Amino acid sequence: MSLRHALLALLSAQPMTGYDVYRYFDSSLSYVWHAPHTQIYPELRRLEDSGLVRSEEISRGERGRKRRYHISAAGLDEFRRWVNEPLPLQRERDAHKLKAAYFEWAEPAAARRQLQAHIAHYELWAQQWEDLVDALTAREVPLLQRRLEHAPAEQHEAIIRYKVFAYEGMIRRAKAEIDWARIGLDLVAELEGQ
Amino acid sequence: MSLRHALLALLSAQPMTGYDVYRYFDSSLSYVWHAPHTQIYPELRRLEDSGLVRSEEISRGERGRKRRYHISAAGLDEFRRWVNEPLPLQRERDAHKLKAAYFEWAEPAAARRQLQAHIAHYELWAQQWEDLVDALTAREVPLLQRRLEHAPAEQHEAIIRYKVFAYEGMIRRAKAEIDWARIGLDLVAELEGQ
DNA sequence: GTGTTCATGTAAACTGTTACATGATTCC
DNA sequence: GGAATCATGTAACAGTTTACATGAACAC
Repeated sequence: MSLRHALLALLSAQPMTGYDVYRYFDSSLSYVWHAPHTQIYPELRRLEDSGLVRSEEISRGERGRKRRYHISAAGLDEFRRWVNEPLPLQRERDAHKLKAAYFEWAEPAAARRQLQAHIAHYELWAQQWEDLVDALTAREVPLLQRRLEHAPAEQHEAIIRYKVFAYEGMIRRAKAEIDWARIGLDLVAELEGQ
Repeated sequence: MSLRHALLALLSAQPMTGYDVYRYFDSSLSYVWHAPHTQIYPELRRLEDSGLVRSEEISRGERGRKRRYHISAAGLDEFRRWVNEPLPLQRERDAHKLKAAYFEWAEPAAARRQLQAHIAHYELWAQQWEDLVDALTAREVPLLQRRLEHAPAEQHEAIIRYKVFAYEGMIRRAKAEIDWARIGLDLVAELEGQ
């Protein structure tokens, strides 16, 4: 049930269309959550059916139409409730670790390629999250600016620092994955040499 | 499609019933994958339909019946193929980080409780994975022993070290989560004091 | 006029969770 | 005899991915 709360989180900053949400999820400035448009549009409709958002149809150009969603008071209550409530901690399910546990079945070259792809993937994301942390700290993120505009000044620091904190968690995880995969490359080389 | 490969991985060590698989997934000695029995039994049937495993019905006691699955040559080929093939790297979707990004909406006590639960959760798992690494290194894990029995001696080191490597990845991630949550506790205290 | 972006959907397939259900065996 | 464990299933539901689809607006 996190998609609906990710949507409420975005809509708590400013009204948006489904396409806007999709762009935010998809942007290189990214996020800790994402979803394809095929999941976003129906979920926004369901949020409206539940009264957590309301929408207005607006026109673009001659015949173009789009639907903009606003969070409602009930939506704000629900979001606050969710933030306060503990999330169940799930057991890990990690296909990459599962596979690495059986690398003795792989060609060394195949294992190496997979570990290199792992490193490249997390280096890219670590960089993007670091850029986002910098942009948040400098208050250069448009959505953050909208959010600060309708929050009292004494809350601004908390708003920024919790977002930075969240992305620093992502960066730490990315670095742990990179360190792990580098050790894996050394291990493949060592075992190949035998 | 990792569940079927997790099942093939287990069955490559020794024949098992669905219940055995469920116990392995569920044991405190744990795993990097898990599934409820309601997912395991149908998947084993599907693996049999695909020819990747074969099964025999065996009796237990007077009227009791159970079905034991053996991996087939086609199953070994499929597993080897999967280990060699790169896994698509997925974008992260982290509900805990999502929520932490909005902790300014939470009561400090609620945020603190959630971070403490996060730490307790990963400390527990880090301990279990560390115990498993020790047990693997000492060759005290029964399933590993079965695996080593029908592998040539020169492969034993690789078999053990790749498994240790996989669990060390889980331990690194757990430690990154613990460090992150501790920083969060400091941040909550700092912002609360303002 | 053509390609890119904006904008929104349905439907099927797949994966995972939760609820409901049954019965045998084993240990005390 | 009763509780815990062994053993296996169905069904409904929730969440996610992928395929298929459509059309307007805008920039070149």
